[in-house]
Amino acid sequence: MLRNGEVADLLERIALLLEASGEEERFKVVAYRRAANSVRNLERDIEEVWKSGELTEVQYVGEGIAKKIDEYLKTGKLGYLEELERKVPKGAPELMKVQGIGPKTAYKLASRFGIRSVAELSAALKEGRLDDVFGESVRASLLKAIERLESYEKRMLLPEAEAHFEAVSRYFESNGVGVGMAGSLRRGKSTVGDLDILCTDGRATSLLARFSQVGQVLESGPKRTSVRLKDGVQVDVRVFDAEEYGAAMMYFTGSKDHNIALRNMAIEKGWKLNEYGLFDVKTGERVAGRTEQEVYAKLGLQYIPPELRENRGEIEAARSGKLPRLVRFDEIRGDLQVHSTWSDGSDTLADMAREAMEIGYEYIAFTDHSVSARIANGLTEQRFRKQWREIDRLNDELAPFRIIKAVELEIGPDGSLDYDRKFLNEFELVGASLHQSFRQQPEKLTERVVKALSDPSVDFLCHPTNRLIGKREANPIDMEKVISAARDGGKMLEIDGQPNRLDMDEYWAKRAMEEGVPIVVNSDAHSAGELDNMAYGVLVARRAWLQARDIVNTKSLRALLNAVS
DNA sequence: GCCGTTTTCGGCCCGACTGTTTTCAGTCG
Repeated sequence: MLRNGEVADLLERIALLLEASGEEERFKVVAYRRAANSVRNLERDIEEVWKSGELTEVQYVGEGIAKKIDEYLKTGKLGYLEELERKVPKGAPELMKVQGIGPKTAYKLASRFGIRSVAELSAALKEGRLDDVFGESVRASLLKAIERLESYEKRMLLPEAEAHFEAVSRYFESNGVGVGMAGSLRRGKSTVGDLDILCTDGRATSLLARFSQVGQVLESGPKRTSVRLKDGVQVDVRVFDAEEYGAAMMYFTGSKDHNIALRNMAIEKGWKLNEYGLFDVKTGERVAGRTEQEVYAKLGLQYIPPELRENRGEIEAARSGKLPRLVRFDEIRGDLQVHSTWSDGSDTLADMAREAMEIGYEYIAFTDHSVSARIANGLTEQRFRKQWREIDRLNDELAPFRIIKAVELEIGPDGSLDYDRKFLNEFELVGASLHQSFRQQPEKLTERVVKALSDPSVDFLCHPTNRLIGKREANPIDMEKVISAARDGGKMLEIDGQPNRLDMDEYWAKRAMEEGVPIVVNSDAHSAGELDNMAYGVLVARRAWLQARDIVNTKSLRALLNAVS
């Protein structure tokens, strides 16, 4: 699957350039975007599809696009793209990153005024060179948009997005207005761009504009208000009637691709679906709209949980009644990667265990770091034995709650592991981790991980790709190979619930599940409060279509210990 | 450029908001 994303990016780039080319190519742009999406979400490896001559069988890939993919995969180049790069005024695609500048304006600025970058646009605006093009208010809002681009280009992690939603929603509630959350936060995406809030109370739009945390009101009408909070987060609130609310929720929860697919389904049935409801085209009569359940049911679909709404097969599954019963947080019976003061955690074994009991878990595994993780205060064999005595005492005290003796074991630069075999076998659970020497060649990295997974004492691989969202890309390891190695060796792969890791991501978690690899979802907590990170891990699992049966730590203690012994 | 129970042409999701618009184009989501 490695090159699906690459081909999708290629098609996406063509779409962007066509858009900025100044020609009326609107639907061609749409066609390339759809094809890009389709390739990105393809279950099969695009190279395999290509080799078997079946490119045009991919949805939205016809003769024209198939030829271009063929040329690219054969030669590594694409003449059409190069030609576009030459033809399109330099800078036009970049200018479109500025909110308020679309293809038309970008083309005009680049071709007529020779503006080639956002920086040049900023200068031109400040020097008054564009006073004839834009009115004063547009110039001001463009300058603000540019400023934002420079400082707030990043998306929020889930806890930050949740905190913002809670603050806004508390403000509304204190004014007697109840609101609902939509958008990618409701879908549980790992990063969130802005907040979409829905409401049935007409006061909401003007209320939001008066919220003390608002830095700038972007637009405000009776049905919709958009603001930028002081720290840069955009919040949109929209008002609907109660009978429209379900359709509006669906519309603004998205994803866009999911919605478009639903709309097309509606059209086939002689209906029209928009944010106000599902309507009969002939009579104009409302068929559904008050609740999401009602709309999905009318379309002949099972209710689709927000986490699945990405147009990645959920609609077909819902049509045939085959949606997975997604794992729920309350099905998780324990946490199998947490740290204590014995290594780099900030809370004691006892405090962590009591918090876990409070959550309702039946067990917890302390995976303090192994000895070569020196900056994380990794434990020697001697210190582990001391820790185990404390664990034994706590297990007596807290029974039937059970603390599992575990370790987060360093994978050395050559794939070697800490400790001798005899000692490793004494752990009840071993998670192996890569924390160093990331700069190795991809083959070498993969080999290290595969070697560790072939060790009989290792039970699972922690945060398999080592990404740090917004900071560090995923390691270039061959995840297909890692998944095969896990499957063949009977090992588990982890979804680490730390909000800046969420690793593996939903894509690889789904692949692993499809290959029959058991998944473990953990908080990777370094304090009692961080045990709550489990919820983020569960969101990833849900977005990966996982059910309780796919996840090891939904098992009872006995079944779990059997599975890892 | 893609697609087809509307099938080789003529569609392609569609509504809210803004600006300097006097009837609609551009942008966004």
